[in-house]
Amino acid sequence: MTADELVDAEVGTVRTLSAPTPKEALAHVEAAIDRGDLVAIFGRCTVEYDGRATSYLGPGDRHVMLKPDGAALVHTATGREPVNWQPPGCVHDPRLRDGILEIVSRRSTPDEVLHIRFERVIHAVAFTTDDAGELQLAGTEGDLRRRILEEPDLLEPGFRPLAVERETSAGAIDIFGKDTDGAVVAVELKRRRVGPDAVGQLRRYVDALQRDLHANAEVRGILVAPSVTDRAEQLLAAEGLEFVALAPESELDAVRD
Amino acid sequence: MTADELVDAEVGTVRTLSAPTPKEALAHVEAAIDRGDLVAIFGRCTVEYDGRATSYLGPGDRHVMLKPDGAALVHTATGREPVNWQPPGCVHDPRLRDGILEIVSRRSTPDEVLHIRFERVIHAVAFTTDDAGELQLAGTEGDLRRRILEEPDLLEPGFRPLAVERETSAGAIDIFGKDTDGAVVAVELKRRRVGPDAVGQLRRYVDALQRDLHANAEVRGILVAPSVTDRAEQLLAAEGLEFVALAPESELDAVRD
DNA sequence: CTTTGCATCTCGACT
DNA sequence: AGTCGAGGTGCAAAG
Repeated sequence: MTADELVDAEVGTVRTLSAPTPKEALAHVEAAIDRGDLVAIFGRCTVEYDGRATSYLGPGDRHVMLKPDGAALVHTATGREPVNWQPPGCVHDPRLRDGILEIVSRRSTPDEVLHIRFERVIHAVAFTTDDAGELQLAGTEGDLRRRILEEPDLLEPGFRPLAVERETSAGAIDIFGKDTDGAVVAVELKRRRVGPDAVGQLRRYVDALQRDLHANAEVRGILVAPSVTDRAEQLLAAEGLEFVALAPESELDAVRD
Repeated sequence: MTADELVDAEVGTVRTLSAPTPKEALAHVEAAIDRGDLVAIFGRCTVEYDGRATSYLGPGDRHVMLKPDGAALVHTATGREPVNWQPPGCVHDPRLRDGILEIVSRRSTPDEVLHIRFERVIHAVAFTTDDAGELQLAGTEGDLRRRILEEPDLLEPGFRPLAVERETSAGAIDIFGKDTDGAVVAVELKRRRVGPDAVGQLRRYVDALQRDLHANAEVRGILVAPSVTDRAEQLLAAEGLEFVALAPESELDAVRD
């Protein structure tokens, strides 16, 4: 085993522990959780989950992450997704059970519990983080909406947006407006290529508008996205709905592609 | 700095490196990637992403994971989700740039690139994993389907399932069958409480069946889930669709709740 | 709390 | 490679 090793600096601090006994690993993890550290454990474990569903994962080498906000992640060597996890808000309870380290992570609403049992802990890291960085993200549906509101003619000449997130009995319409003829228009925005689900969504809103306004007048539904699948296009046609090709990105970005 | 430390055992192997120079960190990460290890880097970094969207993340202490399948994860101390990531299939390219360690993770279709620039590497771990465990999961939509196929009366007395995943022009129906009157029934299954989206989905299938069969005869649509939201219930009523309360879990499990 | 819909969703299955 | 829908989806905003 290697003695607990502290690497300190002006910002982040790391405490590591290699090939510990279960007891040493427990002490390390307990101290890290108390400190509010991000914990990483490398070792061989089994995982049991019970909550919204139920799962069991047999023995294997995995990377377990315990976050100070209560999130728990069990990662194998493949995939973007953890093989098992617990969302933020859980309480991590490390303990010795049958002589091995066990992490029990629990939450309520819904009742869910995760059991991680380590046959062997190979390495453990406690990371005291200092992170003020905020993610700046561009290319979202919000950006697409902004684009249309700034230049409504992009949708169609003479379009007048009247409301965003306008409520109907079936949910909120992304952009609600009127065309040059004064006809009501429901606009559904998607940041990327759309399939049948988006058509169904738009249809729900258009139908709801018809009902809510008990309008004899026409209600138009326009789906705005960079592109559309064949099936979605046929559904649009069958429903009498329209499509406008437009992406969240600026025209400059679009040209660059 | 601490010399590269090897912890070997019958199964997993870990190589660690503490407070390295950028050059040492680069060598460590390069060797780990070549070996096919799972790599974990603890340090202070900025992250730039460009692809389906665009993002920038300012300096902060983070946990970066590079997987041998090409996945990359950047985790802060909070949340189940990585603040930045790259899906499996990418090529990780660690390098020295302006005297610091930079990881460039790239893929095509779609073109996406992630730049992780380390102001400081505090600790790095290379993990050679041995993992034969397969996740066994219960409580899925498939389990709910199985339940109904084994005991169709759970849906309604006399229901006869005729096909699963039956194709229509709007997509596949989970269970296609007929009731005691011989009327066509489209069943949409959800493993959890359903909202308006599921109603829209079922409606698309029912409409498609009407068109595809050019049936004058009635086509019934039944949504099966543990429960429904108010809005979804109203939409069901407005569309003339039906709901049956049923969960994937066994009745024993249901009682336990 | 729950509801609703977005997401760089991811993932698997199928064409 | 593209399409489609499930997911223990997670997540934020709003009621």
